[in-house]
Amino acid sequence: MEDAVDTRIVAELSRDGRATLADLSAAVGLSVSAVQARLKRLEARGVITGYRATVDAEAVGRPLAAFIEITPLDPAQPDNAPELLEHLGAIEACHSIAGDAAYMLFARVASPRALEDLVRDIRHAAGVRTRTTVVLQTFYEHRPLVPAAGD
Amino acid sequence: MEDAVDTRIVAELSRDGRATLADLSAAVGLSVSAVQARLKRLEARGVITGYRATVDAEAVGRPLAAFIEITPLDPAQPDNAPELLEHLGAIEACHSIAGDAAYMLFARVASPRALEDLVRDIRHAAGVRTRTTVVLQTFYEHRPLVPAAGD
DNA sequence: CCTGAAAACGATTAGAA
DNA sequence: TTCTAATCGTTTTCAGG
Repeated sequence: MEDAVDTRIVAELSRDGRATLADLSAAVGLSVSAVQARLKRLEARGVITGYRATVDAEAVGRPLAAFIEITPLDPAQPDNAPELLEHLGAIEACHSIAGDAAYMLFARVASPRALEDLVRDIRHAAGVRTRTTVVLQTFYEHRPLVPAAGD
Repeated sequence: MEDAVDTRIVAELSRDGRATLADLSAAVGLSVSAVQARLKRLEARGVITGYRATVDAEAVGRPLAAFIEITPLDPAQPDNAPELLEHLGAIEACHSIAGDAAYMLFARVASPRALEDLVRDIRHAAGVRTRTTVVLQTFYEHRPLVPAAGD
């Protein structure tokens, strides 16, 4: 990110991923083609890596979220849990972490029963023990990395 | 979500939030205006809640991520930690959770030093103790809630 | 709820500063 | 890197099944 204009463009697109070049042009005070050139550079440099619709988890039948920490049962085995778990679509995120456990997963499922099944699948697929923390309520998530102008 | 066509539209837009109506039309085999009508309904019903550019955290100077569990020091005090912490831009997500701690936060910062400062800010702002788990590596995150067609 | 076509709007490209 | 202006593609709207 080169300057404040780029920052502004990224902030706008973080808020509204379908903002038009005309919208961005108005927001930053440059011509449409100048904005377009900057946007292409931001994408080419990997600052902006893509665009996503955000989907309501309840509306698509996955109202229950949980953090699942996992620890290999046998520390001698090859540890490729992320690969071994990739096919489980309920898992939204997988990070390796410092501390007690080896990985932190974040998952969304349809029901407590589906969570039970998922945890069992994880244990079998990756040869790990698990520690599950159920999410009761989500206050906010996916807040923009780059704050909007009036912040 | 009414049927398989809506599901397909949501899946496409989860993958590519800037897909045009023509793209979606080709993917689902309906006319552009039929797709547009369905998309408007999906947005109106709150199935699709918005669109976001995805931004590379390292490219914008926030390479270090951490989970921070927080617990109120005084269980008698009013517990509005999410509000009290909302102004801290480094915090990307805030969930209330079952289990030992009251909330799970996810944050992104520039450096270990910035993480130390953040944790101190959290303690002061919300009157809580914290338990921080540093992320060593992120294998995947924000995986689509609705799987693409060829899955 | 769908299609198809016309009009309005946005994106892209070329040429010049 | 920026701008303007012409061209091309996309979205919107509407008449009709």
